[in-house]
Amino acid sequence: MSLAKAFGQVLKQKRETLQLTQEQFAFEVNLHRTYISLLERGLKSPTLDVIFRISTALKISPSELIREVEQLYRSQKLDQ
Amino acid sequence: MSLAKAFGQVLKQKRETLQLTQEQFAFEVNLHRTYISLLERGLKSPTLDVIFRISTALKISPSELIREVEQLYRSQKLDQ
DNA sequence: TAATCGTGCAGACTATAGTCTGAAGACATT
DNA sequence: AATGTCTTCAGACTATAGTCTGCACGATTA
Repeated sequence: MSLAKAFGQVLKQKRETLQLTQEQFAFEVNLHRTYISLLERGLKSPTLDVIFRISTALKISPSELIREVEQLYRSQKLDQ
Repeated sequence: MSLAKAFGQVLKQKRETLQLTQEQFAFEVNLHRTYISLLERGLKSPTLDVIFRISTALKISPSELIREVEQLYRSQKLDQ
């Protein structure tokens, strides 16, 4: 599992918990609808400011978001 | 102060603590020397995987690195 | 004086982040 | 079967991340 995929999984899970569609979420973070889809599928790697904007919309701190990505990435690296 | 500048400040401070030149550090993270310079001056915004590689070389976790950026960014936003 | 070291900086370049449109699939509901 | 909602996907595009060369500059140090 790549870093981008781990990020995408965390993003998708948290967005769904907030009951937002990709389109609603994209609007909140001021990013394009299809780009959120690309992120969630691990096809793109976000930049620093995108990470910060996304964490705001997810109502967690950027470091907390990264922390979850980090954990998932490490755990998934083990089993493959 | 932009997010990139906050990131740059943290990076520079931590690199210097480790007594590494930009060139040595660039070699470790497999990035170009001049790009490290751009990052430290806040002229570029790193992507997710670059953040992870840099944090490894700084011997801290990615979330800890982001946490420090986050704190500096917030504190600097107040005074201007 | 000059020679080395670390960094800044400019410019041209390649790779990839992020936008935008539109179509099509999956799935509910009517 | 048709309509609406959410998502994936393709392609073409613009903006910016990241490379590379080479030179300028200040601070050592010989």
